[in-house]
Parts: sequence; structure tokens; C-alpha cells
Amino acid sequence: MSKTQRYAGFAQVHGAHLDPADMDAATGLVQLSGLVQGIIAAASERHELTPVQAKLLCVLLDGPKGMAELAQCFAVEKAALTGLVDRAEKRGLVERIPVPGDRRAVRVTPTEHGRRAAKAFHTEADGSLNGLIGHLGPADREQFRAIMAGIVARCRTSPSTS
Amino acid sequence: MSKTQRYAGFAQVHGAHLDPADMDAATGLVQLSGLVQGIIAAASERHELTPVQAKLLCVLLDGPKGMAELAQCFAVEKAALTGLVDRAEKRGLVERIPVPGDRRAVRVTPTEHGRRAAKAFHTEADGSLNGLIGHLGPADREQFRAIMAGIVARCRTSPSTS
DNA sequence: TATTGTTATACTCTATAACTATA
DNA sequence: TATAGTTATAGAGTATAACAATA
Repeated sequence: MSKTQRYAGFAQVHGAHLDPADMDAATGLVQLSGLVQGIIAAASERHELTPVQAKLLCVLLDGPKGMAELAQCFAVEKAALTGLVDRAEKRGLVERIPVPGDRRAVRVTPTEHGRRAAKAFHTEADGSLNGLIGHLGPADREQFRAIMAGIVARCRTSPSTS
Repeated sequence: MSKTQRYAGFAQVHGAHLDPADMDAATGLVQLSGLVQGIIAAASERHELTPVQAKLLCVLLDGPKGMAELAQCFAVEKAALTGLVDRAEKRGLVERIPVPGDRRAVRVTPTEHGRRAAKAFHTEADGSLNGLIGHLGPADREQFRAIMAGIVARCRTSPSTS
């Protein structure tokens, strides 16, 4: 591995070119993660969403959720959700619906506009992500997919770091 | 694929469990990227760095850089670098060194403390990332590495999305 | 005139701590 | 008392626009 770019390459730096044969697995993971985040950022922006708003809306496509529930989904403090939902509400992406029978609680629900934006974002990001692996043959692609799925599943059972 | 968690799973949500055989490639990429970012965040935090500061220091380990050069590395506006370097300087991680012969320019240089923190961060993150694929056999690991390296290299030649 | 870097302003995201209202 | 959610405050990161100093 080229010593001069060892750290910079690891850190997912724009313009740090490495020979593919020369890139170790950790560097590959960092670089690949950067590409994925870039795709998500670009797809969000094209639909006038922030990445966090896109994520929020994708979660809400599976059904309305309370603030505390969302905070747990996102692994952030519930106080952070207030601002997040405030901004999304101001943009007409979501609504706070009161819960009958519990006057403390609300259900955060996507508006029709929010739903459309979320689906468009999802379609576009999904396409770009699949494009990332579009050059692979079917066998490679399936093995790559299976290895990724295995890594993720394994981390759910022993979430040592995340 | 389980329809009820299609979007939430895609969005890398804490607690959205999917059967590995049921996870498509795009979802795997998003989830894997989330794990990588989590590892970087955790390793940064353990050395009292923000992820961006860790990245900045890793870049600077390869040599001092000017503000404009760093802005290009990070793909952000140079105005953002001012605050970034201000905060890193306030924490004693970097210094602005004047450039002899050009009184406009500075070289951002890591302090000894910054260098140590960067190396410790790098070692730890590298270890955690390798742990992510530690369960794979040598053949799988090498193929996974090679596929990742190929994806990254391919995106550098045609950076369609990032 | 072009380049280097900063300042001013605004927005998003997040954390902590303290708080209100309801259960 | 416990739970649901908000407010207040602070800090990090980023963008845009305008600016200063130097080349």
C-alpha cells in the first residue's frame, strides 16, 4: 500500500486515488460508505430533502410513529426529534396528529407531499445504489449482497461498536 | 422481502431487523454504511475527536495542507474550513503555520497531540472495521475486499453521483 | 485580476438539562 | 411517580455572500 496516502485514503478523501489491488478492506469499507452517503445526499437534495428528513419520511412510510418511538429508531435523544419534526412540519412534509385517549402523545404522520417525496427519493437512491454494483456479474453481485447481509445481521446480534 | 420494513430498512434504522436472505443489495449498502459510520463515530469519540476532526487529522498525517487544498479534499466550501480549523486549533489539535513568501497563505499542521490522537483513532477504527469482516473466511474476505475496491475505483473514473 | 483566507449570517442536526402536562 | 413531549442553551458542520490582503 502506498504509504503516503494510507491515512487520507482511509478517511474517505476526495481525490485520494488508490490502486484497487492496493486498497485494504478497512479502507474499502470507509470509501464505500462515503459513496453510499454521497448517493443518499444527492438523492435527498434532488427532492429538496435533507438526508435526515429523507430517513424520517422513509421510516414514516411504514406507519405513523410517536416522538419517543422515532427517537429510539434514530438512536437520538427525544429532544432532537422536536426540532427535526418542527422543520419537517414547517416544510409540509409531516404532521403531528393528536392521539385520542392520551393528550400527551402525538403520532407523526407524513403528508401526501411527504409521502411522494419519500417514495421518489427512495426510488432514486435505490437506483443509484444498484448502479454502484451494476458492473458486477450475477454471481459476484449475489455473493456481495449475501456477505453484506451477513455482516449486518451479525452486528445486530452483537452490536459491539455501533 | 418483508414489505412492512422495506423503507425503514433501507433508511438504516435502529431496530429494523431483516432476514439476511431477504435483504437486497441497496439495503445492504445502506445498512453497512451505517455500521461503518457508527464505528468511525465511536472511535472518534473515544479519542475526544469529532468524526470530521478525525478525518481532518488523518488527512494532515500525510502532510500539512493549505485551506483551499483541504476544502477540495473535503469537497466543502473553503469558508467551512475556517470554522473547522478554528475549532481544531482551539482544542490543540492543529496549528496554522504561515507560509514564507506568501503572506496570504497558511499551512495547517497537526500538533503532536493531534498526531497522536489521529494515529490512535486510526488504529482503533481500523481494528473495528476489520472486526466487521472477521467472521469471513480468507477467500470470502479477499473477494469482498476486491469487489469493494473495484466499486470505489470505478466511481473515481465516472463519479456519477457522489 | 486572480488567489488565499476570513467574516457575517443562516440553517440543520445533535446533546444536556430543566420543564410542562398528562397518565 | 412515570411517561410524552417541549423549551432553552450550546456546539458542530455546512452554505452563501461579501470582504480583506496579497500575488
